Amino acid sequence: MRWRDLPSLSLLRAFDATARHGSFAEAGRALNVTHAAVTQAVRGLEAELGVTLVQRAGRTVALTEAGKRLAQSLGEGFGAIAAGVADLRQTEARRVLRVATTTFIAETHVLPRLADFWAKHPGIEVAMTPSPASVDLGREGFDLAIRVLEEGWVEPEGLEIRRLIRTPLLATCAPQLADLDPMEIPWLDGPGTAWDREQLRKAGIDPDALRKVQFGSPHLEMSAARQGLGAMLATEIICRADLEAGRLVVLPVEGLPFVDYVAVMPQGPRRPAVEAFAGWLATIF
Amino acid sequence: MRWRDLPSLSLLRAFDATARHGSFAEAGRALNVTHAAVTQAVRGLEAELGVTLVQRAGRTVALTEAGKRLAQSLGEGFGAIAAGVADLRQTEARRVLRVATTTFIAETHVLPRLADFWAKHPGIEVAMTPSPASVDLGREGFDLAIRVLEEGWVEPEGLEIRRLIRTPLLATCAPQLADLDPMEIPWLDGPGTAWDREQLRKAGIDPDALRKVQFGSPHLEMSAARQGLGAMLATEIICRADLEAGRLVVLPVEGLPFVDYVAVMPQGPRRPAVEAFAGWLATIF
DNA sequence: GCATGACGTAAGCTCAACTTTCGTTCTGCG
DNA sequence: CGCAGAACGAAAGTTGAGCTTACGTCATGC
Repeated sequence: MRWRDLPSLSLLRAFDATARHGSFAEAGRALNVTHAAVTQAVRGLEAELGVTLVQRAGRTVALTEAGKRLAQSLGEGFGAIAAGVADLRQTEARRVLRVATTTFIAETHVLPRLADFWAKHPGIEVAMTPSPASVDLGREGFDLAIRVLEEGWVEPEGLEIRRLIRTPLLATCAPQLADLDPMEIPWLDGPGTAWDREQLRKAGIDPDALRKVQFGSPHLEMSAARQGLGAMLATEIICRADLEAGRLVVLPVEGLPFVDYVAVMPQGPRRPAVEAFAGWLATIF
Repeated sequence: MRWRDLPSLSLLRAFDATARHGSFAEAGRALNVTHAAVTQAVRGLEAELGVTLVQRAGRTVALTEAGKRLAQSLGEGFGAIAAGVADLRQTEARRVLRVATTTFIAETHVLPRLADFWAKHPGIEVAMTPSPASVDLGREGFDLAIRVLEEGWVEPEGLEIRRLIRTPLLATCAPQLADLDPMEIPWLDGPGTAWDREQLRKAGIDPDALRKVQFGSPHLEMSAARQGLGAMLATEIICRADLEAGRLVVLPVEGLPFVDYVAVMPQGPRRPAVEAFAGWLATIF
């Protein structure tokens, strides 16, 4: 490809539009420029090629033979380009939005409100996928992940992180358990155990000395806590409703950190659907 | 064609070049810009489309799936455009250069030097066509005409006229005739008679009172003048060699005008071959 | 370990491409 | 006919896309 001896593409585009519409003024309208811009461009192209492409007869224009032949090629060329771009845009727009979430927040906060998102952004298909570990977003094909990060996190290379809300981590249990000696209270063991234990240890409680009950799902764990089966660590935002309703109370454990709910996205170009979802996420907390 | 929602063509071009060459730096070289310009353009395109097109892995780049698909379309599109332009350029370049000339100057000045033009501009085919009348250049398909205009001419609408040389019109004959009573000298009648007569009349000579001999070709007429068959009107530049060699002398006719040899070209775009010929013409006088 | 040649980023410049403005010409209509 | 409407034409003025420049970083090869 000899790019160097192609005329300026905008001149070619102006001529193509002129050929398609048969008038400078109409071409200008199609290109969203004034008629003067089109005339100048076409004259410039003619000068560069050394060929008259357009016969100006009064207030009407007609292509010369050379003009017709060029217009043919340009039509095909620009057509292929436009088709390629349109196709790419279509495919990208239609691709489902893949969201990786912590099970916790997804179940309590996002899923119940998804209908609202669909109402606001019809046509965007969302696939929520619980993904416990910190997966490589790009490699796994996720557009966005909802995560919980301990305050003080730094944005790693290649990722953009937007804080959704900051909330304290609480030790909580059903009211009937709250009066017991803390060491007597059984602790519920949900997913993310290692980190939870670390937090307890930091707060001065030996997790290994506690009685523990394991649960696989955050929903189950919460439910168990409400029913007085044991205490658990949870963010304030998750158990707020239960606290306000008196179904859960806060245990006086000192030294538990604040955590941030964040949206994690791969850095770089972002299609509108992703941006829309990220923006919507920020509104629901 | 929805021009309005097509990304900037230069961004697309930059990406196409990147795809073809597999490197920003190489693409830059092909486009005759710096690598920075290419990176910026590709990033801009990615941002506009909301799609990652190029995977940057250290100092090497590879297209993503989306990138490959777009590159395919762009390759076809730009290919068609480049082919169309190249084809037009070829056809125009190869088209013979059609020159309309006055027989006079063509035979004495241009034809003898045409070999020099071919040497300097190989590959340009020249068709010299004697055309006595002032034809419509554009309509007849002539690229250029060589004409003689009386001084004081003005450039008509739609034509560009370049003066090649200004030269006096002379009445000339063989030496042996010069001593005769001017009214005794027979006048040779070449082409372009009407204008010649008009000049004689203006100079105070009644052309109808003269003895006239008709010749069809300027070559023949010159030859006849040299052999003493009669006098003729000729520009100085045409008979200069004969004057210097003493084969012809100037008759003392007053009031003959100066004339300009000019190159006449249709206004507007001009292919290089025409420009080259016009430029060369100016050098041979 | 140093030269080379990729790519990345940011700041600033420049000119191509555009708008604006005013003219002209052609057509259709009351 | 005279006037409005809609083309194209030309030229001067404006602006931002698309560069260059300048400086980093990182990988490769000698």
